[in-house]
Amino acid sequence: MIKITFPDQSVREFKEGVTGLQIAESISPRLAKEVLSVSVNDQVWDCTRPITESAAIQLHKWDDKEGKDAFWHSSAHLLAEALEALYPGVKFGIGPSIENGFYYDVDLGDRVLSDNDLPDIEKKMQELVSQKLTFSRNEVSKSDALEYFKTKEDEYKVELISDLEDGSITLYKQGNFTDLCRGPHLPDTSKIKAIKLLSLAGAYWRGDETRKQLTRVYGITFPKKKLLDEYLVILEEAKKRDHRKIGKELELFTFSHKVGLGLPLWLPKGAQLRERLEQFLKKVQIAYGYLPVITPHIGHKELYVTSGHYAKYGEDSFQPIQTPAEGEEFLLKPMNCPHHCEIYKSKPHSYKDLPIRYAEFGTVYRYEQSGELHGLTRVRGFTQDDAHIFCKPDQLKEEFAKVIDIVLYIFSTLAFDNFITQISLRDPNTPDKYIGSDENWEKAEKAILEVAEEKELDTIIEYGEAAFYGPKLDFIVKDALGRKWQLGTIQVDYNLPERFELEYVGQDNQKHRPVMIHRAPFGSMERFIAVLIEHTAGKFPLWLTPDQAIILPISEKYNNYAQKVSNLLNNSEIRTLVDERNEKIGKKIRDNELRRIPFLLIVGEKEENEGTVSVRRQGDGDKGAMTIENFVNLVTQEIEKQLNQSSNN
RNA sequence: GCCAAUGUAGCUCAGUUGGUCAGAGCAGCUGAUUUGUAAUCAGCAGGCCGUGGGUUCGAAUCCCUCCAUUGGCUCCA
Repeated sequence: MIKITFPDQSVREFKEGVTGLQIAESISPRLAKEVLSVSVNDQVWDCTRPITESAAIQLHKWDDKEGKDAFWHSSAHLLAEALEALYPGVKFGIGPSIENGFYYDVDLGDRVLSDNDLPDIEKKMQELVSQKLTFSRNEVSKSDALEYFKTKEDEYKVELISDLEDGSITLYKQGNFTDLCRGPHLPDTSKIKAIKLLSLAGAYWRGDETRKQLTRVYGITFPKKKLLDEYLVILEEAKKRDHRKIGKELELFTFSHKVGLGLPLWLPKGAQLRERLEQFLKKVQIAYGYLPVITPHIGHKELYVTSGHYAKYGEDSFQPIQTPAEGEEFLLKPMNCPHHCEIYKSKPHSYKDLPIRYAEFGTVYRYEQSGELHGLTRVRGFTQDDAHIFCKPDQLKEEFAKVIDIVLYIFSTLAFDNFITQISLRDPNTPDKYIGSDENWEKAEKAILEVAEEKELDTIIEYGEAAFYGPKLDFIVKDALGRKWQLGTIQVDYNLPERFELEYVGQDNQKHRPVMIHRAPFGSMERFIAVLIEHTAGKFPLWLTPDQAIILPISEKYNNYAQKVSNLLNNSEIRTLVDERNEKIGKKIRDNELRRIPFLLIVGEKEENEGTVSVRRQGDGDKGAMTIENFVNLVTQEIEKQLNQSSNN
């Protein structure tokens, strides 16, 4: 007998060789039906794998990440089997589970897959599922594994196995398909009730641009048909919220081939929105002691040679601008930091001056690869809500904390209440990869970790993800559909102060090197607004939205009254339009609901006589008539609430 | 940059096997209507069917080049 410890610390005895599935059966038939994998001493196993020693276990169902992993990983194998059945001789790369589903990378030789082939593959998968194929696990020697895949002429698997240690290699087999795999897998394919292959893509073997590009088939599967339907609805919803679509509909921004790829043109409504956001952040930053600066859009090539960016990115950037003077070259500014370093250098600094915080909405240009451009989220010209804080090493923690406060304030004001932070630290195994003293690094990393804890941030820590010049903290928000977006970033930098020889005179009358913090709460205006659009589906917070109210006269007879009301509201700083078109009220309501204007004010004979407006809230229907004064109060109170509530947090 | 798909009026889309196939709705303009909570009616105007080449008696439709877009990959100071 062996002792099995459950997550609640209770212990039960089972026969040696018992499986997770059998343990689940002993608890309840329903659990047995739902269990997908099992953690044995924190290693995720197949729930059909015999447990031979006493262990702590945890059973995983669909709702657990480990359960989904096993489910989707098994689905990837199923996809592979279907592909092999349909296209004999296909070679396999890797086929993991991912956040939403799974993929398999395959080499089909000369055969090209297209979207039209996906239904056939799906059908084949269904067919295999209905055979209720069991997944069986086999431990094999390295030589046997190599032998098997060499015979099969699957060079990718052979390469993978070559990198593995003998004794750690397992193969999984279901039906006619055998794959190199660590597992775990489902007991059999019958749990897979709904299959959808989503898309095809090219993917470099082992993510290496210089190697062969394989065909990647993406798919997702579910234990219930209903879950698939729900997932497809979310995909549809995401399409509806696409910022490129809404940006077009609401006339926020556009692109022009003549102007150039990845160079957004902000239309009046979009510009208004963006400027309001900028003003909002500027005000916050002034309160936090930031000093606005302005720097030019170009800089001497030497500036970026000094900063080191030219060596690293010069080739892939917009190429230097020549001047009539011999040998003189300027670069479009790819970042603001070097300029701000030069501002710092414009005069000597005492330790008493620090910290110094230079802020600029700085427009930068980067030559992103054409295949990378995407709406407003990846562009070639964009404006960073940039600032650089120059401080003493012992001020780092406090400055970091203040930046976090700003970001938190912004997020709460804009209703991003679901976010995590990622802290990127050094890879402890390669300390020589990083510039700056160990002492400073330790100080900075400790400061970031402490601040994150004090602010009670939901944090994940990534070792080895730090830039060579310093550790960083990124904010990753989840939008209304649960999609993740990286927005604000705070980075510590020991490199630029070194390269620019930045100094301050300390209390000891000696010269010292300041630490620099780069930070951008929005990241870039373009990206942030894109995410904001997708998060809100274009229904921006009242304080921010370009037009807050529109007056809809019942007929042209009431246009005069509408204008009068509009003037009153505009005087009360409520941004108001009038829909004077000769249309029926139903039409005006429909059109302006679609424009996502928060308040529709209907005025006709009754309202004119009583000096009122009939208020209709976008998406929420008729709210009844009220005086203009009451409406102004309603709006101003809501705006105050939006802006104040967050500052109390 | 790489792989795949797509590219028809300002927008959303029809165009069957190459032969009145240059269409519709919305938006726009003109007129009628003067309207009470999500689309009033009628008329007009709008396109070198992404670009350049080719096949053909004939190409939006078939082939190739290029450009762009979309989904990924690589990249992202």
